[in-house]
Amino acid sequence: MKVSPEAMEAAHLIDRLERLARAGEQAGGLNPAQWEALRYLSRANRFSRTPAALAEYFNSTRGTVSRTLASLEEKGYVTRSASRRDGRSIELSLTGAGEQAVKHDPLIAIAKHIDAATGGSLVDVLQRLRQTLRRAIAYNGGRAFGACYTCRHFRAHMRPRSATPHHCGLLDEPLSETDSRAICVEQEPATA
Amino acid sequence: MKVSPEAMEAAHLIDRLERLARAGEQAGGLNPAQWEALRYLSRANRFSRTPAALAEYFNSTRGTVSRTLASLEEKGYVTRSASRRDGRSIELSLTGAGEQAVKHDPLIAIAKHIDAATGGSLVDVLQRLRQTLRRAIAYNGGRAFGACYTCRHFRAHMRPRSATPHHCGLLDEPLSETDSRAICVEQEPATA
DNA sequence: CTTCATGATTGCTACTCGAAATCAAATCTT
DNA sequence: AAGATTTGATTTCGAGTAGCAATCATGAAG
Repeated sequence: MKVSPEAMEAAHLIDRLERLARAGEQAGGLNPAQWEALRYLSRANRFSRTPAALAEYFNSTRGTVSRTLASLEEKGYVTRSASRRDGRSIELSLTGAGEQAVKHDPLIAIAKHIDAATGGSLVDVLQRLRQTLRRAIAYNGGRAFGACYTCRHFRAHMRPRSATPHHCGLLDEPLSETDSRAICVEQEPATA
Repeated sequence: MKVSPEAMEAAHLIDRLERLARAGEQAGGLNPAQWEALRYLSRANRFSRTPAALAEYFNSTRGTVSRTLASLEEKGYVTRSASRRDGRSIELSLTGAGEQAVKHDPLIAIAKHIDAATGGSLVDVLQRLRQTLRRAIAYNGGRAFGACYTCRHFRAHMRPRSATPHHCGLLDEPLSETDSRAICVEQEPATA
């Protein structure tokens, strides 16, 4: 199977872009893995903020993730608390400092460059990147980690007027509006 | 300064894509840094295949690069030889095994996914990625490392019919056709 | 010819990752 | 219900890496 030179160049460019991003990640005393964990935690719903989910998300091992989290906790960005739903499980949350740190995510610098370089019309680029990522993940046997509301277990508007109007059919849990937009380990595309 | 959600998503996608690529890079017993070095060496012209250039290319330190190269040499992918032009300098080359290894670059897998996901029309995506990278590099105070023939020191067709028809005005060195397409540390865009 | 800049390497230290072992809780089997 | 298996999290350990600083050699500049 052959690869087009264009695709190869794109892969190279992505690679280099990422390397630059990493260079910026030294800031704040956090390393790349720690930044990624922080990023993930800020965007994942409460069912997905566990060490195991984290490990699966950026296919690493639980041991490694555990140490990364220990660092983040030590730095005061993350707290761990026992899960009520599963006695073995740990729920992770960002502290105030953690939320604050995410606002200074070095990835934002890259995003700014993207904005500046493209002048707005990004829809098609995004479309392709998403497609590519989806394929790459599928190929590697990973899970998509999509947004909650796109999941086949998502039941919208079960409790109108409530603070948690939606519902997860898999976990049987009420969901707030914010929850429904977060990414979730359990997510399975509605169009199975 | 604000960032568009689209750009932010694109940055995220790139980040995740890269992480997947890294997962594949475990293969062959090479780590990401070593793959990048191999990649660079396979695409750089002979003036640019030095430890210093490498360090600048993926902004690292010379010490680190020196160690990476030691690993690669030990594994039989790279050889070092003294430069004739500068007694302090080392010229790096890929061995046969090195050339072979580059053919199995895990980045190729990503490129395939890009191909599969986009069905060919990549010009505009490429355009934007290039722009973005250029800006990001400039912002970080780095150098472009562009292709030789796009350089303002490039003198085309000085020796017609020769094996090295072109010429570098900066280093005052003859250049083959292949040289002219390689990336170069010294490259400065013609449109200064 | 002395001084300074540049290229490469090597100690050294700190850190990071991944594999395997361990322990606890949940789930499955029968 | 009891035992076996799976799953979640952590710890320990070893290999490898990165970055800093020091060192040494060569080249360039005054």
